[in-house]
Amino acid sequence: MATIYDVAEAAGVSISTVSHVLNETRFVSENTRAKVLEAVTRLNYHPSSLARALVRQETRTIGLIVPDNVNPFFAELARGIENHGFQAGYSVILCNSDRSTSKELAYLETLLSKRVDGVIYMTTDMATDRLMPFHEEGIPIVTFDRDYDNIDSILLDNFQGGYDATRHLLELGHTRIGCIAGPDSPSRSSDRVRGYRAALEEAHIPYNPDLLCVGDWTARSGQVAASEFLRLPVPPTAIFSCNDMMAVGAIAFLRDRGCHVPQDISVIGYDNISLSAYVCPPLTTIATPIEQIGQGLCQMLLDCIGEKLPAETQRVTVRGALLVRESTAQVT
Amino acid sequence: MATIYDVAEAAGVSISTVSHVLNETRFVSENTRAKVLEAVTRLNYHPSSLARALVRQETRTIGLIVPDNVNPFFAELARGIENHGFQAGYSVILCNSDRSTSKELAYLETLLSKRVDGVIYMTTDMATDRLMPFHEEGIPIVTFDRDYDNIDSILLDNFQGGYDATRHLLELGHTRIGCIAGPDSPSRSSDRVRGYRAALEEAHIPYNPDLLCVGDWTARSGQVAASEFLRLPVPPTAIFSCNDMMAVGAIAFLRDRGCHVPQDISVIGYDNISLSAYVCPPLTTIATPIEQIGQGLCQMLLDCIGEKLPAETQRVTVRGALLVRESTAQVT
DNA sequence: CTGAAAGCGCTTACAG
DNA sequence: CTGAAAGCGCTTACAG
Repeated sequence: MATIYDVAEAAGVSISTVSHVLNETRFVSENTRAKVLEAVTRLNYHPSSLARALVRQETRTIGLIVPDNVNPFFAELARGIENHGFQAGYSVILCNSDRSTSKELAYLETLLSKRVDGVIYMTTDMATDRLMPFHEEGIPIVTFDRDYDNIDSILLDNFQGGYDATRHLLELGHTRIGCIAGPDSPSRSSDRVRGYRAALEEAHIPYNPDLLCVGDWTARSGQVAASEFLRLPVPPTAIFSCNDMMAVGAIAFLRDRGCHVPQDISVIGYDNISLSAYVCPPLTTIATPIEQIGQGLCQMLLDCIGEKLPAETQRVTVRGALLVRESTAQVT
Repeated sequence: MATIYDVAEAAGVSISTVSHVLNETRFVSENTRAKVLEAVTRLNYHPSSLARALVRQETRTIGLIVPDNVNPFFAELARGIENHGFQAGYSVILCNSDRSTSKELAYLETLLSKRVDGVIYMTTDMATDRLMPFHEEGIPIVTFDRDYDNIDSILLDNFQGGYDATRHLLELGHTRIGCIAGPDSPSRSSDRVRGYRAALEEAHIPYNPDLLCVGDWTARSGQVAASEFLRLPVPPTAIFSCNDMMAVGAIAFLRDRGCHVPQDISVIGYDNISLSAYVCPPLTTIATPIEQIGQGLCQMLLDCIGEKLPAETQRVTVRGALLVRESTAQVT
């Protein structure tokens, strides 16, 4: 592969000059400019980002850690990030953690060695001190839906979302409302559940633990939860699922048991992954602007990268909006 | 950020020694070894992959170019690749092309500059000469479902798949079978359509152009296609969709029009994205081992990277298998 | 058993 | 208007 030396030699100039014409970083006479450019194309020269990164101390690469890019929610988030990064001239390294702490650590280590300019981290609730090495090295981190000291983040108003979803069901006359929670992690899921319970309480409906199932965000776990609900002496007439995928799984199971949604049982999801408009029936859900959030996370990170100073910690909260489609209906 | 010099100084040894203990590349006395290791942890030293890459001439990074990682098919493929790469110590840079030639070129350029060790390329039918720069620079490329000279690839037996899908419908007694094709690109879609036509012909059913709609692989376009079918004087009794997402879209539209699947109309997809088991009704499809293919692509690439020699061009063909679920039924 | 030095391929003051 | 040289942070022959 041609180097800057090859180009310089071919053009009969110094490597400084080659560098300067390529980066347009100082004036070069039209004549030598032309010679350099000619040599560049003739030799098919592609400057090494590695060498440049070494001296410039920036790689124009960011790391993205998600639990699983197959999960449509994270897929859409990743898309928003990649999009925005591309426009700004950054590449993104995709890291799936499967919510495994050891994989996270391994990837964090790799990203540190690769000298990424920043990382977008979203996943388990790793102890903050795992993230600190980055902070100390001056590598910006932003997180999503997790609140750490000193780390910028975009947060969701999960309590409000859970509350709104449940209110919607209550207003349709449901009083026996099941809830499919996410795995027992502090923020996301449990705040949604808290919102659910708050709405119930407000409506003077006592909380019934039998109506709470814990899933793991996958469609599969939504199926399991639905099966448990149906096994109850008196099944719920409506279900609030803490994400869309579990709702999809629940609906699939119900249908399989001859239970019609929403006629026999209403189901509301959370997220509004793009798919949710295409399932049968189209899913009522709490709409979250996923791709825009991805974009926002990326921009937030680029801002941190720009001003090396550890400025004020930023926190943006996004509130979801109830989106009524066809999976919920008046209680019969 | 601490460098190897800092560590060497702190441990009172030379940088060679530090390098050797870290890479275990030559014997170092237990005593100095300990001193080095101590300094490493004390200084929180993380060797720069950049510097290493510069001398070793390998980055342990690969590029992945897909049209859109939100499309579940590519999401699953990417997952398989990332997984396998991780195990082998490689990171992957995620590049979405949106099937735009200019984005592809921009990313190809970036990957070349970042000196990735190889790229997995899947997307439009860019002229082969676009890929050639890589080949010439000795950077291995593997492709998926596209056949280029001198480039390793995993291919799908699309003709057979289209044929099998259509045979399935024929065997259920359908004779009026619609087909939703992908965008007009040589390989994937049109071979599936060819298989469809071959099965029809074999059954002595004349090909009817009205029964062929062209989509763009998205659920949205599946909806549009279904609407066109329903607008026909005599709509089809079965639909073969060239991928699952369009089938999902078609089913959503049909349901919206009060048309039941499979009672009123059968629908068969292609791919077996993991979602297809959870839609209503669960989708009959041509099952493709997507994640394994991703893994295979990654391994193929790593093989190329290993032996720098441009060995025999490899081509592996994967045949899909009919997977009958509930979206297809006997004609009524 | 360990160190000094060249080199990977760039950018960027410093000079003229 | 352009070049010589230092330096980014490593690995790896070459020596002893």
